[in-house]
Amino acid sequence: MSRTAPTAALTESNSDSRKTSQNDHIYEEMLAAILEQRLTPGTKLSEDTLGEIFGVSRTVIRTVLQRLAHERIVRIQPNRGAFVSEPSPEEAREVLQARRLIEEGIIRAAVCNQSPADIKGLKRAVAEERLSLETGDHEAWGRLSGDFHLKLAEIARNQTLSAFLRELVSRTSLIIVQYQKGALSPCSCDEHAEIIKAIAARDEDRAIELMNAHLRACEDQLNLRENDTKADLYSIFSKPVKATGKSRGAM
Amino acid sequence: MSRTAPTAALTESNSDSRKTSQNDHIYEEMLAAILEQRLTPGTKLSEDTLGEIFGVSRTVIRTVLQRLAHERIVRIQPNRGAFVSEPSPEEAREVLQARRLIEEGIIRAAVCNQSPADIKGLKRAVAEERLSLETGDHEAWGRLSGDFHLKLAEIARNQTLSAFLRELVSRTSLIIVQYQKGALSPCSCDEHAEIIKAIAARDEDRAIELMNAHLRACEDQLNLRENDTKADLYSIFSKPVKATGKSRGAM
DNA sequence: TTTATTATTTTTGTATACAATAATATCTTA
DNA sequence: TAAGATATTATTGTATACAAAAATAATAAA
Repeated sequence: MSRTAPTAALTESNSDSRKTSQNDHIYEEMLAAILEQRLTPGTKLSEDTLGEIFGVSRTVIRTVLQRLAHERIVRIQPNRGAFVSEPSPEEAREVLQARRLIEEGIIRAAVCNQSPADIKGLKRAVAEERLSLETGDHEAWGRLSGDFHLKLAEIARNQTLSAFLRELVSRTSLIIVQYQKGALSPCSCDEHAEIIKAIAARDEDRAIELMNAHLRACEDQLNLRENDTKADLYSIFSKPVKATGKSRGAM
Repeated sequence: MSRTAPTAALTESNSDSRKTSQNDHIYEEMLAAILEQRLTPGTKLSEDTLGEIFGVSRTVIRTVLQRLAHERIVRIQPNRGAFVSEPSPEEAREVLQARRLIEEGIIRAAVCNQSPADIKGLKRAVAEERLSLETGDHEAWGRLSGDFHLKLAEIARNQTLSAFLRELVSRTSLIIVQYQKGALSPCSCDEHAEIIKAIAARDEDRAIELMNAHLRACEDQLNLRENDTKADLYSIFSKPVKATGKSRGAM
């Protein structure tokens, strides 16, 4: 297949055919698929198949997979291929701990740098979020819920921190897919709204506290016991352990 | 060139020829070259040339360059190629701000998680650092100075944060190459030693304060005025600006 | 039937070929 | 000579070919 005549992608309209952003386009497409849970943890990402789907050779698919792997959304096993990441409970705790730290820093900066337009933007984001929840657009909600945090990061005017948070938010999505206990609690919008209020009021301490509570609430909704399949089988069929045995691991 | 008969690399002994880590090996080699200032900011990284040097095809060089690009050590310009990054003053401030935030979090965790062995390890790291300074091994010092921070991160037992800091430390090296004003101040060892003491004493607040001072001192040794060549030419040949004019940019 | 071994197929890793773009050199014209 | 236009060369982007490894299927032995 020549560079000038790309076959049409099977899944995608591909409105603007700038070839510079061909990588980017496939990357966005795959990331969206993962974040919207159309691709679930553990799914094999065959290079050939993806190449056919997007109408490109394995070369460019490989580039995209490596990028996703660097962001820990995808795990590449040597000579075995790429798979949608299955974050361990340990990793889940790490990601949420990192988010608490980084989002605290972001709030500090955002409280200083905020403009009225910024606050308006945040409120708009929460309104969208609330709408998606009312209309029952579940996939959109997952995305928009993260977008609020990314918008907040933009206000902090530190692209380096924004990039880190972007990765963490994506990984959080995967974590939620894997470990969410019950249904999603829709109170998230209200918590976001409260955080905006505190920032607008320049109440740094309160904003930080609200954010921390928000993220801890998220973690509390997860079932992060060490339930590796293997370990489970062993524990199930071996002599019973003490009721208090299962260590929750130090955070 | 077949997979079974890799031509010997021109620069490298390549003692263990596990092919799994061929990428990794080239990556490490290039990273070291950049951090030890054998490759300076702006240097063009030609795929062909690197391929010849390491005795591999452009395919694997490309993979390595993309990895370095993701870590912001290398910048890839579409259709132009890869170059060693030239971080802007803005980016330099961002990186150091991010480091202050993340290393504060790391210290908090390290103060909790520390074992006597950890403290011993840190002290050993500083001793090595001091030795390299005394023997005048400048390149080693640059590396070891960063290693202290990475060892500290390990004690925090959060690989996600460690990975972020690893990237930031690498980028800091590039920043120092570009913007260091005078000679390097060798007091860094002493500052590291003080930080260890505070951590061992479980004095979280003092450890954090020392780390912040340490990182701010680093930033203060940089000349981060907006001296883009272009902007400079304009300002040099246009009517003189007020003496106080040059904004230092808000942190 | 089950297990172990071998053969086949599939899939990844790497090199290479070719196309497209950028960089450089050559030629033309004022 | 200088400036612009054109041709040439070099370099990156992508597809493809082939080798190595892994996964799967088929066969043989217990």
